[in-house]
Amino acid sequence: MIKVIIMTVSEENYIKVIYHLSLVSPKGVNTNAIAGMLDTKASSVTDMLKKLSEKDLLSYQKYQGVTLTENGLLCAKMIVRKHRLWEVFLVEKLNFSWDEVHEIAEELEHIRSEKLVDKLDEFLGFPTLDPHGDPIPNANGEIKNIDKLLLSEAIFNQDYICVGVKNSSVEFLQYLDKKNIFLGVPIKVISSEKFDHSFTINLNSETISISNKIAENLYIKLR
Amino acid sequence: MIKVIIMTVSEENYIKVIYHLSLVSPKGVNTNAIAGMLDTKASSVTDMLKKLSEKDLLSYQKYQGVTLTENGLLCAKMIVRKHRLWEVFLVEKLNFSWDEVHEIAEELEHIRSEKLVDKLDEFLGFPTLDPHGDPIPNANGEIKNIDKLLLSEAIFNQDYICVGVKNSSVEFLQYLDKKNIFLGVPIKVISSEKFDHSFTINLNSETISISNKIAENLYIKLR
DNA sequence: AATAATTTTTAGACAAATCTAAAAAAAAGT
DNA sequence: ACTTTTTTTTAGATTTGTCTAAAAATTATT
Repeated sequence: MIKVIIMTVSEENYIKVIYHLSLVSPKGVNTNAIAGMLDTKASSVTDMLKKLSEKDLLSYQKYQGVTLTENGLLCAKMIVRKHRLWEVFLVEKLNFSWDEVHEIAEELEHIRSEKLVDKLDEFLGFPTLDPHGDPIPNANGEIKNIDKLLLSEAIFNQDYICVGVKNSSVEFLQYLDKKNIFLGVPIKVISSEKFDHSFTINLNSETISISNKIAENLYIKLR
Repeated sequence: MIKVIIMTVSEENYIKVIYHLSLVSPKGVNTNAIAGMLDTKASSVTDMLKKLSEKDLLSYQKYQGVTLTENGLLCAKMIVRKHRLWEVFLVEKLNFSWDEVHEIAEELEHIRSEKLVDKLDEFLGFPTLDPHGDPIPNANGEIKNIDKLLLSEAIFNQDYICVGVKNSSVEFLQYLDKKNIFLGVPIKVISSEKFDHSFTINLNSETISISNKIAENLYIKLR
């Protein structure tokens, strides 16, 4: 029996971070990794893991790392759903830029009303992607994943379009704005540099050079 | 020098409640009154008053009751502004009914971003009244008060319209829905009963009887 | 004005979420 | 296999916001 459990803001933040980390390391998430993401100490994490384990949101065995239970996974997805729907609202309705919305959505994601989320979803026209190209779980927690790849993995001279960012930091998003890179922009990778693994790409009509770090944080798909 | 101070959710709730109580008792708000509104104990209130006094949000002298400082008043108005703007959003954009929005706005009012509030304000068309007829402070904290009176104070056979509710409880609002009483509805008071101080009123075309308690919680104005 | 009732404050305790410092376990290096 | 290093946990302290119970101040009543 799955049920959505009442959580504190702090508990929700732990569950959310564990969810994101578990997408990268599905075998189990480390205490230190969680501490790093939440900017807290490993000892605090251990305490919280015990509590969340009690609530059957994750399975925890000393020294083993944690995985979310079915309950925990659903809770995590509902938080992510709220976060991303609010981001869409902020960009589409309030005209925020894509680099401003993450921080505000970090607060809005903790508003409790389920009815609010579903009405917001409807108001926004049931969007499936947030302003950074990340998928929005539906009311049942189902996520429609699009097949995308990193720009660093692209085949030369193929026609792609930009569909997302791996990193949503203000700095990265503002860099992209400056270079006229946005979701939906056509991209063709021309060549890469042996020395520093930087790339020369064709953007719309202009040709620019981007570092390897940029290329490893931009998602594209064939068009 | 006025400045908006960083507050916890709990501190904001105290400031907000003190603000509302101070509108009724401007000479000073009692500890017990605050405790009653926040559903907490007088001793907890005393502790918090000391803290808020330290932060220069209110002036507090033992046993004397409290009043908000200029800082505190501005903070209170900003919280009320957020609360009422979100209520407008919920009713106008998400189609919530007026009895559902208070509880959700109690959470939304604590979202910190000033830019968010101002953009929301703009998105809503700079409304001056919330769904219950209460005035919305503008970005400077200024409040445009309309002159209204309680239905219980009405002159018989004058033409009024309903402009607000004094009590925004779910029960009262749902009662009003049931009786087809809403903001903007024309009202004429026909008579009142000596025995129980109930009123016979003309609503649009129908004639109904309402209790004294209802009459003392409905605001009207001449039309 | 003295006493009673009420209100408010103080003192000490508690739960949640965090911290530091030290101990224990696991992983890595030789 | 045995150190060394890293990771994780435990133990105990701290902060925030709350509580109960008792003391102090104020207000109301006779």
